[in-house]
Amino acid sequence: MTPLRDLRTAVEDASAALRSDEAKQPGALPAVERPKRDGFGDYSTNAAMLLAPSVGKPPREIAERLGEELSNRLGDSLVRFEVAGPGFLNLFLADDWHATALAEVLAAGDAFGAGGADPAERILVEFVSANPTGPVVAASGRHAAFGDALARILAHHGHEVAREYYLNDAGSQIRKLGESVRARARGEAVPEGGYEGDYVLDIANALPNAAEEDPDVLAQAAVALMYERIKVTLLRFGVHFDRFFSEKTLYEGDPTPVQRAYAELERHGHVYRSDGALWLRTTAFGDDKDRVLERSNGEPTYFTSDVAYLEDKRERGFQRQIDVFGADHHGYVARLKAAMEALGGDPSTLEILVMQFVHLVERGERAAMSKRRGIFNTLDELIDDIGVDAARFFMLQRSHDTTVDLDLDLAREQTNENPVYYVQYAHARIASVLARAGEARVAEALAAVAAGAASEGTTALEPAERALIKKLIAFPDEVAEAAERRAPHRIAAYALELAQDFTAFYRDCRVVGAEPASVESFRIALSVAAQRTIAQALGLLGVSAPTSM
RNA sequence: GCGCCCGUAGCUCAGUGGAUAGAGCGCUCGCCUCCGGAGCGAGAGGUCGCAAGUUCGAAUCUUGCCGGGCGCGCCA
Repeated sequence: MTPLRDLRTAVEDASAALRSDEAKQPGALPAVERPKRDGFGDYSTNAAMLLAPSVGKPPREIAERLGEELSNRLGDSLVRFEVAGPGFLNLFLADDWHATALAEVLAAGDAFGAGGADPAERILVEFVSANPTGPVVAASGRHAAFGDALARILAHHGHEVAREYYLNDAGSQIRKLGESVRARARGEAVPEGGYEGDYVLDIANALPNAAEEDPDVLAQAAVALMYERIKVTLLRFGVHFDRFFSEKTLYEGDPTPVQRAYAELERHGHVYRSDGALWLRTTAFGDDKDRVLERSNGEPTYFTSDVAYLEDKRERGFQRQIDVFGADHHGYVARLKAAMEALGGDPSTLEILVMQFVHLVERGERAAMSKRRGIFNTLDELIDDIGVDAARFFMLQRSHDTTVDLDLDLAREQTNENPVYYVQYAHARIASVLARAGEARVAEALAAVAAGAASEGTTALEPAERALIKKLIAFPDEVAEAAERRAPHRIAAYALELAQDFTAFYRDCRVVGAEPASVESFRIALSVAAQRTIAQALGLLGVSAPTSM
């Protein structure tokens, strides 16, 4: 339980008590949130307005009674309440309530904000999955940062999460890579639709006999090289995968995973032959046309692999699959969800998050990109340029479904212009303050606050202290929202707000040297809580929290 | 043509039914006897693309337009 959830429960109970008097329908759950203006109290609720239709009285009248009901339940914690506007109930909470809230934050430690998932699920997050036909491009960095942060957030929320990279190491693009390598080894132009980047020549030089070797053999060797390079880049970016799932293995074994998927589809009666090809009737599940599984020449399609991979993940017992796709693949959503249903699965357990593009902008101009033409910025180059922390933070600041212009000039700045440095600076500054107080004094302060001693001081809390505490206790809700809505950018926004609230507190409230000692203790403890929570928020984004900069 | 995503401050973007729509950057003005100035404060800046509808209440939900991105293959 958290202070905020206790408050929310009290509001719900009080609402229910009013409702049972005169009506029974349980309406929408009332919202308990921080109002926009300080004058509207510490928290406010719209419960009375939601209650109005079923109770049949004016919202303001209901709010008045709700306030009285809450007063009884919360006792001294509720200093006063006000009915405002169309029927909002504004709550003004005591300093003691805030002090208790801080103690609870500190008591939670690393588990603060954790474990809210209900029900907890086994979730597989598949992301990046860029073809191993070249280095990881900067744009894939957005997928990497997003998928990894989402996995971290889901795990903190209480889910069991696995990260997977689907490695396209079979198929015609791979063959093209092999042909391109051989061509470069021979000093010839790459074939139509081949890969032209300089890295292809590097591969050719790294492989003996590249000029004479069979393209398919070259392709596998090239993929192996690229695969290693991709792994190194991603690790450097702070992204670890539990598994790189090889597409090739879908065609290996007896029966092969592809054959098992076919069998499952046939068992449900959704495949048929036409024009010499094998089709899946995806139109039965909302797709706009049926899809070919096996071409008339006997070759499988890209879709076939996807379906088999889908089935394989189901067989491995994941209750939910989250796939992070690029915007250029959004056309696959309908057919994959249809395939899930055709396999006998629940399409709602397959979530496909479509990432919009990220453009790198320098001096106001977008950089052009094309992997095949060899025109791109690699993720490694981006990291060299702006650093892992800035790259991740900038890519995570925005919702996945909006295209983003990443301003390199801004990201490069190691100044106040750059939000990630602002947040990290707040963390480092707290470390400095706490170091000044000394380890023993910090331990003493934490003990005092845990025991409730610091809260018994007669000194009223400063507005900045109250604001910072309220920001801190919002963290569990932020994690829950970020997890449930698959929205890491909310954590980025939260981290920035928390850093701002700490900075305001630091400006207004002397920490080390504050008197009496109970106030100093309280502020030291508050600083510790802020530091830990900033570190937690940054940790969920995979951004470091330095103690000095 | 059809489908998906987006249209909010000069720029990049938050805000999935509530009160006077926010942040960062940029711009203007101000602040270094002070625990980290890599900082802080104040200010200017908006027909939330347009138009109807739903309701006590709409940036948010519905529909239709307009503008931008992407996709629509027995390619991957």
